[in-house]
Amino acid sequence: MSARDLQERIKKLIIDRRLPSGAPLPTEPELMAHLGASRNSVREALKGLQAMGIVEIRHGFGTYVGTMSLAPMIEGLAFRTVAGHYRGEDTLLQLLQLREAVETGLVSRLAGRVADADLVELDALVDRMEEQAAQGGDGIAETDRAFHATLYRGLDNALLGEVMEAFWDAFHRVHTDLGGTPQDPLVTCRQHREIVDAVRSGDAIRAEGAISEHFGNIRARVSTTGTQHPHRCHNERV
Amino acid sequence: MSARDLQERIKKLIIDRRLPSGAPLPTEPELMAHLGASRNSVREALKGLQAMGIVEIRHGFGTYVGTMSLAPMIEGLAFRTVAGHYRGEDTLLQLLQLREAVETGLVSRLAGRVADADLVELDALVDRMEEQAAQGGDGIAETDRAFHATLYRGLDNALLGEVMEAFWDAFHRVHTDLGGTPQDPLVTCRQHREIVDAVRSGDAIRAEGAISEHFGNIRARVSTTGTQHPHRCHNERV
DNA sequence: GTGTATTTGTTCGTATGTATT
DNA sequence: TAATACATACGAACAAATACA
Repeated sequence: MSARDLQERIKKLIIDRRLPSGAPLPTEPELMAHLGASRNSVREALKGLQAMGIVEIRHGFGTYVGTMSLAPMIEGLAFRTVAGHYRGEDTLLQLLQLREAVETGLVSRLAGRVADADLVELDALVDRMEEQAAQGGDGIAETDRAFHATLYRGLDNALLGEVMEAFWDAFHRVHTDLGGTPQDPLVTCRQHREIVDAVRSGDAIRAEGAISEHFGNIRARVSTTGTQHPHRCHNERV
Repeated sequence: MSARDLQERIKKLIIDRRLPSGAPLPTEPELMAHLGASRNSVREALKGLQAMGIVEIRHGFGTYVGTMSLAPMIEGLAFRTVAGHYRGEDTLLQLLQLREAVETGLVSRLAGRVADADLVELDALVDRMEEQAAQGGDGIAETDRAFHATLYRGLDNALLGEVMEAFWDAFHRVHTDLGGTPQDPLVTCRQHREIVDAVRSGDAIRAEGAISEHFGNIRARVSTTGTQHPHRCHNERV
């Protein structure tokens, strides 16, 4: 029995039994019996499914249905970007342009349609960002991530939100691992404030412009990154 | 040595040696020596990397750096959508809305900026689509895929194009595997023709409307899918 | 805290299938 | 056809982590 077929049969098992995220999978001996394969083959199949986020393996505890998060997609995107970067391709810039193209389109649909509760949360996030900027910019990245996540929550599509977060994560990880120059915190704060105000005003054109300016700022930093060499592996942990 | 560390070290090996896609990786015995791990551990690590598209394993031939395509992302998205569907979630609709939100934003940026060569190719694709519609609709899906791919080629971002194709593939596979009702070929042709004309005219609003109407048509078919049961596994081969 | 059972992690040895020469 | 190199698969054993009595 080939490992590829085993993966398909395990996926089919999850579908057929309607197993939700976190539900326990049969143990390795049980899977061996059910699939008629050796333990090594079963384990290799599970390793592949684990890499795709379909199953989660806990040492000494058991195997469970994974959270189906987009973490593997981030992993793949990040590696693809780093590998291409070192081969002289502008992959990091492409990744940024992907985010910009998608976010400018989304924010115009979002203008004037964000719930009041989300708007005050966005205000609070920019406030916090300003505090962090005043104190050396520590933790400002996480606030930026929360800002974008909160912004696109208004589109009422969990999948869309996750995809946007995945793009953000992939870009951020590659950018930092490649030793990209951080942005000016004060400029970043001002641009995020403008995004909130633009969305609140309901002016789609203005909102698009705000996003565009924000990304233009980031792009300037990316272009100067050049072909630096990192001192560490491009990532170390999920 | 844990399997997770092994994966990171193999990725680091690819980065450090600047291995391009298709380049041969060290054989399993060489990796065993280089990483100081047993064959089984090396194999499990490679299986995980294979699932992420980072390496490609050819039976009896060798291991190579993968094409870094987004195929694993399609795999993950498709499974996540199918699994959620059977748990009563509207995941297929969410996936469609993701495509709609992103594509409407992109097409407005695209209006009036598509190269003439691409426009004539889009025309030809719709012509072909009409032929196929007249002959029972066979192969019309592949033409639709090519249409969207050609459309977003004008944005001059290979990554963006691949992501859009990945979303299309994931949706199409899930929709067919779930036994979704196919659309009326004639309506589909008319809507694609309108998209081309709208983009050619340079009217961003009209282009957005054309895309929106197209997706509205698909959405109507998705909503009626309900909770059907497939007769086969949700997929069978990459 | 200890001990035991369960489960996954790792290793070795061996045999088989596949592609190149 | 034969030889070689490689990935694939299986089985058995031990190690490590976790849970529970």
